[in-house]
Amino acid sequence: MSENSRPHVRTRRDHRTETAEDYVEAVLQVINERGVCRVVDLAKRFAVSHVTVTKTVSRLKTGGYLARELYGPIELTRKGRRMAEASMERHRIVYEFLVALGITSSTAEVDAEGMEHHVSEETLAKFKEFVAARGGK
Amino acid sequence: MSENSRPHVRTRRDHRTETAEDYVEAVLQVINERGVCRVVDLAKRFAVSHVTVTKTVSRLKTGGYLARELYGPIELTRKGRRMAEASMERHRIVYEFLVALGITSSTAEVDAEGMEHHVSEETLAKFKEFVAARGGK
DNA sequence: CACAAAGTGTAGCCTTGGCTACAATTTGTA
DNA sequence: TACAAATTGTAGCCAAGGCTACACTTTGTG
Ligand SMILES: [Mn+2]
Ligand SMILES: [Mn+2]
Ligand SMILES: [Mn+2]
Ligand SMILES: [Mn+2]
Repeated sequence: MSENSRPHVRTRRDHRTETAEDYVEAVLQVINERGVCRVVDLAKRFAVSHVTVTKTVSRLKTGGYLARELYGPIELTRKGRRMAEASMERHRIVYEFLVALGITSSTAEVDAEGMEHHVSEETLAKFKEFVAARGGK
Repeated sequence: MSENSRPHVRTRRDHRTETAEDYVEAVLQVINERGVCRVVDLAKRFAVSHVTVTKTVSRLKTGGYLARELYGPIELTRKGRRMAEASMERHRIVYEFLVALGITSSTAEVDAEGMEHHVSEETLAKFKEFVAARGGK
């Protein structure tokens, strides 16, 4: 409760987990799309240099989310996969909510990428409800 | 268009303007509430140290958003006031949208603080529409 | 006025997440 | 098998935004 319920404090906390969430999610998607996930794949997806990806992957390896050996592909640990699945689900709900609201799919894609990290459980539940109710429109 | 329409690129751009938006908004509110805005007021509001506030205020002064002399109160420039008013308006709409959706006001406050920076013009317009339509419920 | 309390400044440290430049490795191909 | 291309690593730089510790100013109070 306490410190977590102060707006800016919660927002800063959201931002601290954002990179991990986006990375594990991307790794899972790339693996599903191409079999393995390499540094370049993430660099393209995030539009950052391969150096940034390498460094971030190292941090996430230390954090126990990713596994990787030198020059090898990027893999998800159990912990990472759990987070990836939860993130994808949440991301999907936010996206579908925006679409159900009448937002263009391309705008919904972009907005959802940032919004997803700031949606509480309570709000996510309402989003899901809304999609179920007026799903097609 | 182009680079701005790539999800992660847009999200990173949102984050670069986030601090400025939150600060000018807070300065305007504190001035309206207590007449003047001091470093301590912002430190309490954001729940960070006074040092962090001082440094950030300096940056925003350099950026032309805030005005301030040594040991003096924090003031808004024209540019800062413009941004503050736009940010407050957008923040308000996001908050009211969540409430109209059925979210608890305390949750809406917290979620809105992060979400506001990632809402496009298109989405903001839909939010406004939604509030107008089913405002009271 | 004098002193205490509150507010502010400054130095210096840290992590995250960006980058370029260049070196090394791996992979594809003639 | 050689060589070229692609990929990855490493060094070193930067800005934003956090912090503590300590010094200095300003403000309030007896
Ligand atoms: Mn995201
Ligand atoms: Mn954000
Ligand atoms: Mn705000
Ligand atoms: Mn905010």
